[in-house]
Amino acid sequence: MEKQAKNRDTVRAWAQLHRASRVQLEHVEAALRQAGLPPLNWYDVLIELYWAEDARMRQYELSDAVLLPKHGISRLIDRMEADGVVLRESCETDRRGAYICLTQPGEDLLRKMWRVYGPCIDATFSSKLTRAELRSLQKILPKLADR
Amino acid sequence: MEKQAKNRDTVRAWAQLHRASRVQLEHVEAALRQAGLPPLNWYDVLIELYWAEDARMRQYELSDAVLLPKHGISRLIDRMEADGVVLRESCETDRRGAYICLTQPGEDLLRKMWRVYGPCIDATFSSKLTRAELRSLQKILPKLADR
DNA sequence: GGTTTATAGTTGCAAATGCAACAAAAATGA
DNA sequence: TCATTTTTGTTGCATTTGCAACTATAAACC
Repeated sequence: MEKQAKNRDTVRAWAQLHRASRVQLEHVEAALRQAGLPPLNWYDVLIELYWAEDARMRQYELSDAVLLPKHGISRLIDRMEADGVVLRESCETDRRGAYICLTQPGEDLLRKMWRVYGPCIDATFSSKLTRAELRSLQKILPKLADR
Repeated sequence: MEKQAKNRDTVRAWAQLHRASRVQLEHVEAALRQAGLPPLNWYDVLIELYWAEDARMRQYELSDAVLLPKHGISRLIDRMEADGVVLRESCETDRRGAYICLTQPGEDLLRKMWRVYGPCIDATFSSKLTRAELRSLQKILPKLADR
């Protein structure tokens, strides 16, 4: 099992990548929960919609953007719609699906979450890295991020 | 929301960290599933036991090593024990808990999983990075990995 | 046009995860 | 010694996730 010296470093870096990600996410999720706010994937959806043309997207677009399988998105949107932060609006040009639209309460929630999320990134992430390290990550990580 | 130019880079790196991790893990999980093997966290437990003194550990040690809450470990071990790859062996010096021991079938499974897992790391991870980038990650990521 | 194939989304069911409450043993400390 | 607090682990319940099967519409192909 990963005994060859050649691979040692590789595997170590691999493991640290996932450990770093998990540790960081745990912090944020804990902070959100403690603030009585929904989990991070709500934020992911809200910010995508906020950035989108007309503040609306199809589910397959969201699915791609937030890396969630279609059935995962379907149910996430169910919950978010029930909470009033998004809205399903029928799509004229493709009657299989609908547009998911950001509502005003949704935008409010987005801001409220960011007020917890943002500082959390500072505290557990940026404050631990130098400017150069940050740039370095920015150069390297995208290579690992395409599916 | 994350509009200040100062933070732009930071947030981008943050997002890429998690995207990279997710994308990479998806590949491995898919490969394992396709090979009819259990999920990655089984491997994490097995390899920890394999490395451990006497090939056994307490649950709280595992919990710490694989970043799973204690109740998560408890049930994961339930499943793994039912499958025969680990064993709960009573602990004389502390009768609250038990030692979790690696069995021979467990070691076999470990090897079988590594034959899928290892090549997967090469294909989706190391092959996309230069030696220098790998070293760079190894220097930076640990800073983000302590709880 | 009409048939086939691909795409978008939903749903049922099983499995996994999170949270909180709990039990039991160990450590602490008066 | 005996009461209190901490640590270790389990369990019940609700929520979430994953997988597979399904519906409905759109696109592609003759």
